[in-house]
This record gives sequence, structure tokens and C-alpha cells, in this order.
Amino acid sequence: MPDPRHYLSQLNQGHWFAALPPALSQGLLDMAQMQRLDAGQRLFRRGDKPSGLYAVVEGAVRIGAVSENGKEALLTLVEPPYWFGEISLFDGLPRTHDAFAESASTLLLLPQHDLLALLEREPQYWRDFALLMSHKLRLAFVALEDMSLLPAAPRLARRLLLIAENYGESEPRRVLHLAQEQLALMLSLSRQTTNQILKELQAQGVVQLTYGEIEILDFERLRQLAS
Amino acid sequence: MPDPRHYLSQLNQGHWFAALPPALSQGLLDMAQMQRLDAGQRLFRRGDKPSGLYAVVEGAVRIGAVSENGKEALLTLVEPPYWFGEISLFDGLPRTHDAFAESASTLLLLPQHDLLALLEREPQYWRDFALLMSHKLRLAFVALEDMSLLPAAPRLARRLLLIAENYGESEPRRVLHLAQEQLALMLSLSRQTTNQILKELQAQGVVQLTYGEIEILDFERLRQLAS
DNA sequence: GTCGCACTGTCGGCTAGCCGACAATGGCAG
DNA sequence: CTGCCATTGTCGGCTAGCCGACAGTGCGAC
Repeated sequence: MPDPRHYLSQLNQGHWFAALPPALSQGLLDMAQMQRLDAGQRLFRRGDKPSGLYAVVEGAVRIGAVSENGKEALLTLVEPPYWFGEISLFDGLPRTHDAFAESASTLLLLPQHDLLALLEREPQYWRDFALLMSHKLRLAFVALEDMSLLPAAPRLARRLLLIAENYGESEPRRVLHLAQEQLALMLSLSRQTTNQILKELQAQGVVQLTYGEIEILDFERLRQLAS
Repeated sequence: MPDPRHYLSQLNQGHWFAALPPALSQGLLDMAQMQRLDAGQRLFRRGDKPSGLYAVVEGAVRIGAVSENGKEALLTLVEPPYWFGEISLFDGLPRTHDAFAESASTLLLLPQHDLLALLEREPQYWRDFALLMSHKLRLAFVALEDMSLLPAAPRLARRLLLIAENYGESEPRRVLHLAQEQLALMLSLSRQTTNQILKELQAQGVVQLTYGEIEILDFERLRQLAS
């Protein structure tokens, strides 16, 4: 299993990590542990005790929850390089969501105990971790507002753009590896409705659909439709 | 205009403030400025520069946003004692929502500059403010999930319970001063649907509706319906 | 008191999006 | 190559919740 440092350049693609004070990012790499997950394997689930802060460096992790009556809500699909799990770092309370490996994945783990020890020594770093949280709170507000104000099509367009830029963490990609059903779960739409909207987008030349992926052909037009 | 210290016992009703280290809560009261708002007056709006952290101590503040096509989303109705505006404290980025006084209100303001100066001197306090944010992120996740998984009636029931306990900040109240239209805006339901559900709850003896307020008669049953 | 306005109560038609069903297709394991 | 499973594509009926409309009611200002 490679050293966490192997993923340094990968991690620096992420805006949050890249902006950390060098002393901190160094310290994080020093304490990071590697963790591999098979496809479908569970990392944690709602209600679990805090374990630390994770970064996905290979593969992808589904963050979501299942309701009592079996309905599923997918909050997000976490792709490299993205950090998650910080809420429980701050308040020590249980996990808010379930986390499963979407495909075989590699994670870095900053163990809760070690991380708290570092923050005890260097409390000014609390703010850096809080930035992770502020970013997600902004995203959550956007999602809430989209849900209540926008009809299905523009909501889908906006989400495609967000996913393309990895929710603001990285530079935009054109090709998204993402089954339509996953997208539907994130938008709380049915798969059928999602498919119908995507087909329309394809007919307009905005996206290109292939098996298990969505390619964005015309960002400009997509942004218009997302208004 | 009374001194901010006049509101100390009021503020200590709130779980967040009450749990702060005494040195910090003391420091906050020292720097706090009073601010009065008339009914309907704007405090800030989306896109405004950060101004600091606010607490409502009298009245109520609507936190929400209006979409391009005029549709309104009400995120929450902030009632004493509740602190808000912390995202912009951390990241220095613009306000995410509009804030209007629902009725004539009194606020405490911790000015951004003074607060940052305090945090510069005592960086361990960053975590305390981050707790405010973690709390709201948890609430936002709950709201998102409710929106995508629950039909109108249980969603409304859950929200009534949340409002009754001031979103976890205070001990539960039985009487909520809240027009049905406001509740509808928070739930992204139409006023008519909201009214219909409330009427049903009243018929079951769970709530009592009067002009401009909702009284919860049977918490136990309401909790059941919220499942 | 009474006027005006904000709020509540209720009806009926409408539609976006759900849901079950099923066919077609891609990719992968053996 | 073949068979299997995940995924996409499409149809039609259904319904929760929207929306306009309008009447009734409480309350505060003058």
C-alpha cells in the first residue's frame, strides 16, 4: 500500500487542501492513514461514532441515507480529491449519513484522536477545518433553495454543472461517470423523469449520453438552462 | 437603548451561548452592539459583504431568498435567542440569504472586525463558532432529506416540532406565533395545502389553530405523525 | 365603531412528476 | 461467443400538490 504522500499532487488539485498553510498540510499527511474499500463496502453509517476526517483519492463514495420506507436520498457522490466527515470532528456527535464505496476506492483517514491532538496544540487550525464546513453549508443552502424554487429541468442542469466542477473543489471536467439513476437520487426525481430531461438536453446538443456517463458538450447553454 | 448585558439571561436560554467558556461569552457581550429594526426593515441581503455575527433578542427575523421569477423560499424564522450570520465570519464571502425583520426587533451585533481581532488573539475560540455552523449544517441536512423523502403532512409535523424547540436551541414552547403562509414558505408547500394539513391536525386534536398562531396540544401524537 | 388589511378556510380544475411495466442495449465474466 | 446483469429508453395511467378564486374572520388604526 503506497504512502499517503503518493497522493500529494492529487490532493493539491483540491482547492481546500491546496490553500492550507504548508505546515498544516504537511502535518495532515504525516498522520494520514490509508484505507481501501471494495465496491459497495460500507465506510460508516448514520449514527456511528466519529472516526475522523476522510479524503477520497481513488474511486468514489456515495453519501446518502435511506428512509424507513426504503426510499433513498443520495446527498452527493464524493470523488477525488474531496474531504468529508468534518461535522463530527467539530461536535463529536454521530455521523449524519451513510457512506458506501461506489466503486473500489482508496481513502486517506485523519483519525479523530490524532487530529484533535493536533488542533489542541495548534488551535488556529480550527478555522481551516471550519472552512470545509462553511463550504458545505453554502452548498446545502443552494441545494435546499433549488429544491424548493426550481422545476426539474433547471435543477438538473445546475446539478450537472456542480458535479462537473466537483462542487467547487476542482476545475471542471466534461465527462461525468454517473449513472442516470444516481443523478435522479441526488435530485429527488424519478429515474424516468431524469432520463426524459437528459434526452431533451441531448436533442438540443447540450450533452452526450453514453452508457454510464454524461458528457457535457455545451457548458454555455447548460448554464443558460440552469438559470 | 439598554446595554447588551441586559439580555444576558435571555442569551443564556440558548444552548449554544450558555455552553461557551465564560471568558468568551464575557468578551462577546463586551463587544456587542445593539441594533433595532422596524417591522419589515432589511438587515442584509444576499450578496452583501460580511458585517458580523447577529443574535436576535427581541422580535423575529426572516431568513430567506427570492428567486428570479418572484417565488420565495423562507429558510427559517429566527427567534430569540438565536445567533446567525456565521458563515461569512469564517469564509469572508457574501451573505447567502436575505434577512428582514418580521416584526420590530432588537439584535446584538458582534462586528466582523472586532470578532476577527478577538479570534486572532484567542484562536481556540474558532471551534466555538464552528459549533454554530455544525449545528446549522446538521439542520440543513435534515431539511434536505425531509424534502426529498417525506410527503407534505409528516414534513409539516416535523417542522412544527423543530420550530417549537427553536431548532434545538431552546426548550420547547407550546404556542407558535406563526402565520400559516410563513410555514408554507418554509416547507415549500402552497398555503392551501398547508392549511388543509393543519386543519386535519386540528380535527385530530393535535394542534389548535387561532389567528396568527398554532398551539401544539399533543406533542406525543405530533411526534408519531412526524415519523 | 368601523374601515381596511392580513390572515384563514374551502372548492375545483390542472399538471408535473411518479410509478409500474417492459423492451432494448452495453459491458463484462466465463 | 454467450449469458447475465446493470443501465437506458419509452409509454400510459395516476395522484399529490399547485393555483386561482372567493368568502369568512380577527385585529389594529383612526
